[in-house]
Amino acid sequence: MAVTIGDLGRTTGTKVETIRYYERIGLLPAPPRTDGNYRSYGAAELARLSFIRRGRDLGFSLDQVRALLALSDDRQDDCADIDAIARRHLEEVERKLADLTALRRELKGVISSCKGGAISDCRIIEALGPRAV
Amino acid sequence: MAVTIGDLGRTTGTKVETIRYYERIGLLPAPPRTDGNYRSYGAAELARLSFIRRGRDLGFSLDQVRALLALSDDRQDDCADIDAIARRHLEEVERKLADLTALRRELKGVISSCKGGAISDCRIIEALGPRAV
DNA sequence: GTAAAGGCTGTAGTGACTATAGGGTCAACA
DNA sequence: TGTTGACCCTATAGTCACTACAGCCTTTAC
Repeated sequence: MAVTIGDLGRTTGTKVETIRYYERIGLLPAPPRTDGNYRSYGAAELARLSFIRRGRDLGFSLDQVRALLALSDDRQDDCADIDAIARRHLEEVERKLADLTALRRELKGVISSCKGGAISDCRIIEALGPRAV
Repeated sequence: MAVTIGDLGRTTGTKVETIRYYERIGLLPAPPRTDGNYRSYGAAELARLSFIRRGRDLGFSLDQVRALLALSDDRQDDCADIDAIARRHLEEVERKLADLTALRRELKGVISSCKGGAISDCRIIEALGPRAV
């Protein structure tokens, strides 16, 4: 059940140094050690690290990821606070979803126009153009 | 029509120093200058910068953003290359869309359960848990 | 004409990793 | 039993993508 830091890194696509870095800054708890002083991880750390990595991949800062994790960690906190944080993050997620959807449409356009041999109608920049003023 | 670096920053939500940084590393072209040596930007730079910022916000590296911009810039390049790059980015976009959709569902869950007064069923970590093995 | 706002270059600091040095642990195989 | 190789440990320095001064110049508004 318990795995080494290398296993955890392979499973989550994270460099070993990055995992130790997350521990140093307090984003991951310090795990128990083996007799040989090796870190020993369980399923909870795997879930937590996976969440951190994918949150980062979606463009959230470590502080934002920390806030999201706190939604799950501190269930006894003031519900109004949690609600406000969740709402703010939801807004940001909706915005990112809209941008990604637009980008997907343009990438599909590039791919299909490439198939035809010409790519004269590439509007990829316009997909993420200036927001409405 | 032409705007200052400060205007451009305000419109795109970018710090002035960041714009100058993008110019220094060659991501934005060096714009013409006024008599007083001020940078003078037009609509093309606005579109390009907006794309860069939103691409970054979606978790793409500057190199990835550069590659996406190149899809639009170098239309005379080999179409097969462009197609391959676009396909790779499309895959990544689809993955991010799936993650964001899962995160949105969990955030909505937090918000609605907060409304009820209890937040015992928070599965926000599970939304971005380890990928299928 | 002068004060405030905003632009200029250059350099140094921050957040989030990433790489390297120098050494210890462990499983496997001769 | 010894030793080889893969992997772990700490500590520190380097990189990427900004961000924040310092010190000075230009423009706008009174």
